[in-house]
Amino acid sequence: MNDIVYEKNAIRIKNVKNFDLAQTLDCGQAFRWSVNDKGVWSGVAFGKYIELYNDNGDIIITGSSERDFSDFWSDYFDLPRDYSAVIDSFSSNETLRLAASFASGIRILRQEPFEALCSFIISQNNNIPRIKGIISRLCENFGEPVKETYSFPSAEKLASLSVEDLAPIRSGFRAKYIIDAAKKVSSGEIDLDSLKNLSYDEAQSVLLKIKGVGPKVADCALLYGCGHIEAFPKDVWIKRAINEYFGGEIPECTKGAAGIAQQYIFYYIRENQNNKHF
DNA sequence: TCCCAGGCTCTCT
DNA sequence: AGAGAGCATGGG
Repeated sequence: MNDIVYEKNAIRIKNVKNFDLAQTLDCGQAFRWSVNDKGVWSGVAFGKYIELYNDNGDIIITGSSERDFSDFWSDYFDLPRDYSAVIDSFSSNETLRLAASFASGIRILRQEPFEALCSFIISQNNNIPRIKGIISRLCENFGEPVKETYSFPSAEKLASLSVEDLAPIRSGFRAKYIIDAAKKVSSGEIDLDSLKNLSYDEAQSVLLKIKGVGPKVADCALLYGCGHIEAFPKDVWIKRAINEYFGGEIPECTKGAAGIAQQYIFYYIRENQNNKHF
């Protein structure tokens, strides 16, 4: 566990291990964090805005109360987890060991379930720059103002809209899927908050009831929004890597924390796609 | 311009 | 059960 120091106008995470802001906030698991030219990251989750930056090996958070930090930011950044132990457990596979070493500053964010679900509905057959654009327009049009930006819209808000209402976000064929997800969540037909308490298989089968949600999108929602660290989303990049570098099989040593391995591999192959040796 | 993008649904065998 | 077309839109 990290040393947390509550300072006057900031929260200091001392001696942070395995927490690189750029790797964690811009590795493709979340789409709404941004960094300014001074290296200060900013973003909104659970309707609250914070900023983060590095300070001599510590990470400083500003804009969060002590209460909000202990209530959700600590879990949002997965601070209780010992990532070095996870990385050690991956070392029996050489390629995975290299990927984990390269991506060792990534932490799996525990995002709001509905935001994770919608974000990865939008991600299907899409590229990351455009995913970010669509989500940004979704928040600007239908979220609530928070500081200089916007919150992610609630399921209730989106459920009140029609597919035509979503035209400004230019999400294409995915609009009807967003509406269906919002309706099922806001009506209570699907209780996203309960998914963390179900088994992985049970939780996935619940999400598959939503139109436009298949195994990959469901796994992303479970991994990034519901704490199911064993979920292993198989996108085109991962399928390629599994076939080329892992003999078509997910390494056995990833069992139990496969989602972390998945994110390491995803980051590794994308950051090195112009290199030959990996 | 053309190919492709953190896939899924629908249809046809 | 498995294969393949189509899908909206636009980044590179």
